[in-house]
Amino acid sequence: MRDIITSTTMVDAYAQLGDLAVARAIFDEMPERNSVTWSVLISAYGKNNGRESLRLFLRMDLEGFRAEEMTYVAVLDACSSAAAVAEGRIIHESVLDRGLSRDLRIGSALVDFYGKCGQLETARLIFSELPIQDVILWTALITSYAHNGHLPEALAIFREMLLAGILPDCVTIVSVLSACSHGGVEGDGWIHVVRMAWDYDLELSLAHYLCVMDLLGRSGKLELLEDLVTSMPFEPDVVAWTTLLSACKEIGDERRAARAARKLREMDSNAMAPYALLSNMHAGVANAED
DNA sequence: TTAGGGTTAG
Repeated sequence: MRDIITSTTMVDAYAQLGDLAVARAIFDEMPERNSVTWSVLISAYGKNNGRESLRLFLRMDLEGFRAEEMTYVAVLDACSSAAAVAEGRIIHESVLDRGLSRDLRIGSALVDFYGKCGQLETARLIFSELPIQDVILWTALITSYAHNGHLPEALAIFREMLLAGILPDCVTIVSVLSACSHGGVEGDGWIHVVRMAWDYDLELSLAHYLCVMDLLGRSGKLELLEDLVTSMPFEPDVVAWTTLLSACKEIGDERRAARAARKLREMDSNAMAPYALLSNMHAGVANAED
């Protein structure tokens, strides 16, 4: 018989692999569970099935297990992704009742929750009432404003963070670059953000490159964009080629668009998106010539 | 800090 820690680890491992059915089967067969086991399963459902995550949270409570800090984090994430505003508020009350409102991890999850629900003032209030504000908490607040289309405010909070002496991490940079590309910055201001990542020796991920590609595409710098797609230290994925193809469509660069479309077809011969984009583009060019 | 997800998106 496997012990509780081994089984819990297996539930988590399968959940991380994306095999929720196996994770659930192991969980269901466990002769006994504890708070961590419940927390792991609640986490597992959080992003893609917030409702099930919430049901499990209630069941855990009914079976007499006490939620821990990480359980609150997991279930608040479920509330964010399921847009379960009323449930999230009740969980917030429970956090207050339990005297856990000064916990930085729960605080970040609450800022994220209220931010995703569009309640920015509440998010801001929770942020400022926490005993300390670290880079993760700042990033959660920046993301909240960006998520609701308040891009200048998101960038202002980023500057506020830097003034407070908090260094950005790689997640902050993705969040800020994404805010820039959604219209927060005119011109090439985003280049300073990339330089900052470089200066602070942050490891750039594919997500960073995708943000920069988006920004280059929006400013019509197709040559730089194509260079970046083909020379970056990551294998370009469907998103990367689609970014290039969409940017070419905007400008009407048919040759470059054809190269991107060919790559997309190589990656997925059933994909219809490249055909649709290309044919729209030909139609657009033809209309312009009329 | 004994097994666990505080912040990145279309």
